[in-house]
Amino acid sequence: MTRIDLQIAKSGCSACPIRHRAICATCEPEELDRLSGMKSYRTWKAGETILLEGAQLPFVGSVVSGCATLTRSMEDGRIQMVGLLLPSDFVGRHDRETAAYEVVAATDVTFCLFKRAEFRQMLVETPHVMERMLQMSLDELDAARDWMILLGRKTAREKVATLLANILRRAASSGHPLRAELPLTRDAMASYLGLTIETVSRQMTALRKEGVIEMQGHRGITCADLSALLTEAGDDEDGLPLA
Amino acid sequence: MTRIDLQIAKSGCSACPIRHRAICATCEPEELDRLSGMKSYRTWKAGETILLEGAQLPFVGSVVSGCATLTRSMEDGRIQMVGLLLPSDFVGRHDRETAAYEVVAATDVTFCLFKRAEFRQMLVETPHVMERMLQMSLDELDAARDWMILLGRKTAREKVATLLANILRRAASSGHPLRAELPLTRDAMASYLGLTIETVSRQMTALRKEGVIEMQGHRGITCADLSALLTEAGDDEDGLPLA
DNA sequence: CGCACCATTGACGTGGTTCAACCTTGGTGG
DNA sequence: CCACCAAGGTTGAACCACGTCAATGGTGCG
Repeated sequence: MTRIDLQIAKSGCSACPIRHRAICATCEPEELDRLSGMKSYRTWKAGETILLEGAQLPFVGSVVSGCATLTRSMEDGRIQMVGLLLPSDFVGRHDRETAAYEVVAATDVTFCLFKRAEFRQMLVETPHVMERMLQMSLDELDAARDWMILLGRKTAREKVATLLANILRRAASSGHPLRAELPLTRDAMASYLGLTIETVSRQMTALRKEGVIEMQGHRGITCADLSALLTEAGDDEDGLPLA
Repeated sequence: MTRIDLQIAKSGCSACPIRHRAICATCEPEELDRLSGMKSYRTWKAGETILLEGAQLPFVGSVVSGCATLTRSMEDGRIQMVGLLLPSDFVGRHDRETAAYEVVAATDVTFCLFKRAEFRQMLVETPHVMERMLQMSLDELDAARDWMILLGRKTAREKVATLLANILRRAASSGHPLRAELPLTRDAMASYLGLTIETVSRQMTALRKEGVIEMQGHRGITCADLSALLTEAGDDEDGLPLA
């Protein structure tokens, strides 16, 4: 966060798209007012680095729209994504001075930011917000652990299918067949899955040629039969109750 | 937790070995009294299953001594460890009815348990404890994310070296050369690392034959030169300032 | 002593990486 | 308007790290 030019756009929170899912989800009106007074928005363009590993961390906040990635890297250049930030997800630790991960905008992305010290104070004074923060952290921990199964035990095909299924479930504005725009480049997908670009690409063409998915350009995917995709993903919970 | 026979050993918390690292680390005396009144101890033998995935979760608590593992498994039997519980680590979600992971005793292990509902109440009423809980959750999230790099990007040799180095750092009662007793079977190590037993075994013998470590039986390991081991681990932060 | 259980070792197959070439697509300027 | 270029994506061939399968070795307990 080298250049700090915050847009001070103090519209109320009530129209906020993440109002009911983010850190503020369970806030009482007066708590919301306080958060509202602290907040500021800032947008980054796709590809821009938001935070470097180890950088000073003056802000924490939530993704309002778009998508960003958390990554860690080894000295020899190997990179692993360790978090995928979608709208309502929270970034930053109130009790840490520096960022533990590199944060990069995957698409154009807008954050709702709070000064770290102010947010920390708020947290201590309003148990409501602290509880919500705890709940979200525990959910993220569960998500990280699910991800560990993928990284440790799944095959390349299962990994790719799992990612596509997750994106379809989260991003698809429903409808049959399910359709979504991938918020990630092949590079970012590989980083997410612990694979190389080439393997991701091969698995996607394989899934396409076998009719499990269809593609519109490099980013658009359609899936007529989600349970087929889930079977490929290895999470065989496709036992959708057939009404 | 099929059979519930709690030892009601209400010794005070002041002599507790995890008093200053566990959930109770930052408690004021009266908070500690309350926790003390709620707690009970229970011990499991190495190999016993403590909780099945999806089972009812009447208790939450901390590891007092010994070691337990958190694992998730796929329907076809593939298993991935997602958490390693050492003394002072916390298990269970106050806000969930069922266990998300299987918990197994790796060694004989003793827990300090609280009834989930009671603990939840305590959490809401004492921000101190909630804050500590949040801090511990965030630490675990960071640990899970470090683990993801290992699973996604490290080679078998690096994985094994990393695990051994971690155990040596945590368990070794210091002294040169560093020595520790592995709390995990080869099976559990493989599960932790996303490898097979055979690969773990081969890498350990390789490290031994190359003189990076020595072994006393299957469980005892000694390392004369930790920085050599860290080099093998790929976390090249061995730049120990040479005083 | 002998049986289980865990760990080691070996031979072999394969899924995923590596390296390299080629293709697509969208943007830019002549 | 189209030629060109850069960036991202795909495809192919060869290699190798790790998994698989199977046999052997060690160790502690009844």
